[in-house]
Amino acid sequence: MEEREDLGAMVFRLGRLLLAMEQPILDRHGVSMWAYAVLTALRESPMRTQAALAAGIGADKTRLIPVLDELQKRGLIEREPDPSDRRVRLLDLTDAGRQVHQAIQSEVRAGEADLLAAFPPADRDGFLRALIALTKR
Amino acid sequence: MEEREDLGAMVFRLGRLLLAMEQPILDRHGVSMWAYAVLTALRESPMRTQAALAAGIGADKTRLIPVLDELQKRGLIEREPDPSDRRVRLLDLTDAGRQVHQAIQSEVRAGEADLLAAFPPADRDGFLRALIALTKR
DNA sequence: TATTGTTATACTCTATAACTATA
DNA sequence: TATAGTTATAGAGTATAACAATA
Repeated sequence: MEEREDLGAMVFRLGRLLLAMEQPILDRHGVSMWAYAVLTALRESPMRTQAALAAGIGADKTRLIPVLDELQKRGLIEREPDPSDRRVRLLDLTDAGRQVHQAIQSEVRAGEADLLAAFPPADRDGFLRALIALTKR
Repeated sequence: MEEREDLGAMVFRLGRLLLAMEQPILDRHGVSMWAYAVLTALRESPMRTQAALAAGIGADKTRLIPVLDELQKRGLIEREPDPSDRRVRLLDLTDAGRQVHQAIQSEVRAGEADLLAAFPPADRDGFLRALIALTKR
């Protein structure tokens, strides 16, 4: 345990590994990683502004716009001006969007399960508990 | 445990957290993240080619060159043509390089310890064991 | 001809600043 | 004047391709 790499180096490599696992799934569904992040955030709950959505997923609001354009064009999200303040855009998933998110996520979870399958349950649980706690907003 | 985020999302956020923790340390020593990765790799063992070093740390060989230029200029690495094959550059740390790496790493490890301090030892060990296993090359 | 390192170039991603429309 | 969203622009980071030196 004392000869381990820095946490940062390991987390960075694990990120790349996970991305390589997820990319083919996303490609199959024609959805970028940011688009998937948007679908995931909106599945939790609708959003009242694009800025809040951007902040929630750690993206710049300007780079979300082409993503939202595409998702809207494909009918995966609703995005309409709030009648009570027409500057803001109310965002929500459509049924089709919910369906696409569900399809992607179940494949992603299966891939994750494969990666974690080899570990003793205690290590796996500790890993997930620590990861969840470290990334609590 | 069932309502958790995707692994990728959590690992991505943890990566940003760790980067934010490390950046001030690196800045204080005037070393970029890639430069620190180079120092770390060379501390394990000297390298016979720049291409091997690049592959080892998951970087493109072309983007390593300015990093190596800078490290050499600062006297932190040795980089000389192999007399037996003058195409290749033999790479190694200088004493000064070893010293800088050691200083940075000890600060980074202290920061990591802070982040992990709150967890029960069992979770912390499981976390590290799983992380090490997942990133074994 | 193949390989190592280097340089030049182009491409992607991201952030900054300027603009519009509403309030 | 202030805010949400959009567009235009520039900057950083990265990869691709061409080049020089050596084998």
